[in-house]
Amino acid sequence: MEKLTIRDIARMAGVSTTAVSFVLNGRAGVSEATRQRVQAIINETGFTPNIHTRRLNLKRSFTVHVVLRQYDFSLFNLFAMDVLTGIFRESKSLGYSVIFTSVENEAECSELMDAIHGKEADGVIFIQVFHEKVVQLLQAEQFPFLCVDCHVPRDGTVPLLEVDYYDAAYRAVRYLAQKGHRDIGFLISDRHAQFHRQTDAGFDDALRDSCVPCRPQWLQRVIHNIPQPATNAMEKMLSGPSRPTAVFCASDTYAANAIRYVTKLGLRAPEDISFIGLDDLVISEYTRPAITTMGVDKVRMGRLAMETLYRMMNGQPFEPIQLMSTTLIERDSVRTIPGGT
Amino acid sequence: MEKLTIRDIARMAGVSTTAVSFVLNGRAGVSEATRQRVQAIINETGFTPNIHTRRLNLKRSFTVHVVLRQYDFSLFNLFAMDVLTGIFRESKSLGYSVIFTSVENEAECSELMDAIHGKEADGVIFIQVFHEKVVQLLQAEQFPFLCVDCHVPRDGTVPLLEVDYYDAAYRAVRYLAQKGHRDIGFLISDRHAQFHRQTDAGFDDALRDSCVPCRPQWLQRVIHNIPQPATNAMEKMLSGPSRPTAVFCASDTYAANAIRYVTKLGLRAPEDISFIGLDDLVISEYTRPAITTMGVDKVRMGRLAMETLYRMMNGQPFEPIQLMSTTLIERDSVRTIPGGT
DNA sequence: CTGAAAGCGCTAACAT
DNA sequence: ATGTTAGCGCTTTCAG
Repeated sequence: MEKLTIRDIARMAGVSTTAVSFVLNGRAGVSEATRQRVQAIINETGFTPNIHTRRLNLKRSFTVHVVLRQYDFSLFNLFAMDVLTGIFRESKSLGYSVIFTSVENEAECSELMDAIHGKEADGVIFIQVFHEKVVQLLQAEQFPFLCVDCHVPRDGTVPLLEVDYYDAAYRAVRYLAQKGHRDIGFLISDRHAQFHRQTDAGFDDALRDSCVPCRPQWLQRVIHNIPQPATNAMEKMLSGPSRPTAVFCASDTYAANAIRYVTKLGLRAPEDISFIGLDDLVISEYTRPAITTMGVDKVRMGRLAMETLYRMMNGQPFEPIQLMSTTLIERDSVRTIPGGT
Repeated sequence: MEKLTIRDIARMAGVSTTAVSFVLNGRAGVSEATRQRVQAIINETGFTPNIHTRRLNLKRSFTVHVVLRQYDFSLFNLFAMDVLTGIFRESKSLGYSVIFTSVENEAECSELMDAIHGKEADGVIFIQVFHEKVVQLLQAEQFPFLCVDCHVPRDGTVPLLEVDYYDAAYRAVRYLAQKGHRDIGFLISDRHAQFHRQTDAGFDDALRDSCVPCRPQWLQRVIHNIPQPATNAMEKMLSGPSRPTAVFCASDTYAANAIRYVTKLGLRAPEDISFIGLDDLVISEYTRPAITTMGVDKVRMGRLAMETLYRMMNGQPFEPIQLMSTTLIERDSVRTIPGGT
């Protein structure tokens, strides 16, 4: 049973290899009788065609690369994990394999490009990674790829799928305002600063529409290259003469760390400061208080990503810009200020 | 630049394809001059050999399958995530690709077997999944595989890498005893019941060595097929006439859920009940109280797994049974009982 | 040291 | 409907 080939099967069934190949691929061109006979032999012998030959011939690998951010501190992939689940499920039903990579440095970039040129995969999905040079190369070669939650410019140049940050920020802040908060802070990533216009705009517009003033000191950029990011930013936010009664965190990670930080300071959440997050990560229901957040269906996001890439890989039409909507998940980190609007 | 083949390179360099192949694979058999010339052309053209051909010829795919438990509720892969990171890093430096799968049902099992027969991978690592039938098939075919944290019997039949549960349980309970606890509960999985002897034994021995009595009602099996597992078990544990002052949780997940549950009940942790966990998951430092736990270096575990599988795949000697040791990570979920030992 | 040529296992024209 | 055969792109004997 070691090394059966299509030729062996053909011989055993008394037909040509073509016939076997057709049966294997469910193609027309063989009589029902032949098909049955061949299929029977295949089943009996447990024959499975060599996958590499198939890929070599078809010049397609039925595999996609998923590029992840190599994670520095563990929290960072809670989001990607769920997206991956979605990608994984969808890829399975689409008959694709998925293999992971990272592109942290030059070496890894060329490794990825080599893998692509070597035809290891037919497409690539970037999750939270945007590597300008790699993307340009891919574009130049017309190689199918999709950026998921990468904060790339929405100019239609790069196909992307991301959270509707504008809307999420807008609604989160409006929610805080509704709860009576008028002193609102904002914790956002320092990365991709130029691309955060969406979130920023949502925040600003919500403030304006709620007639709430904007205090620059309460807008803090979170530095990532340290353990427990957001701690620093929170410290700065609280260093002024007055402090916000609520803060919108562009990620639940920030919210979790911020909550931990202010708690350590002796402040109570949400009594002294309320927090609303974004993403709805696994940790969010385990913190105390549990984090109220704008949740995203990350698994669906993954499925959608894979489905979109599939379309690209198969020359079907696809939406170059797709936004995931969010849902408010009320937990315990936002208090209502009596007498509020 | 689309479809350069080794033949093109050979022509351009004025040599045979053999020479190019040798250069590509760094094999002896070409003069330094030729090597240089060929290499130059390769670099100029950016030629990358087709990966499938190589795999077809060598009859090896330089790929490994990683089988994960399809996760029902999100918490369950916090452990696997870190292990994956390790596998991923090690595989990269070993020149292997890794592709993911699951074997939840019959269909998926045969998909995996087909992939293996089709030579998609040279080995497989199971993480927290033990599928008897699949394992038997693999064994019958002498196909390299390794079980990571699968709770398989340690009879040497199946190569495994897991946490040293006996030691972890033993030390956790001893620690509780040292802290003055004499009423100790135990939360353990209901899955793989027959394989939990290690943990059970560690628990029992520690109890005995600490001269602490064992109360059956405080030993609860955690059911998994519900959201927030451990809640149920905790409820049962507290339903008796007296309750433990501390409980050892066979997973931080249980600890997190148990803490949340008792907190909701109005009990305080660790004042009323202390908890010590196992694994040191991401959530563990975000719960309140943060969970004191027996930590495992999961990333290293992943690297070790990949390295071991590599040895198996390449006919090198390997340890069939490997245990990861744990480290006590003291956080805030265990209190000291005054007057204790 | 180098090149011709025979595969690796399968797909798909092209005949029959 | 079925069989023949020429590749797919590379590795690897085996002569030269």
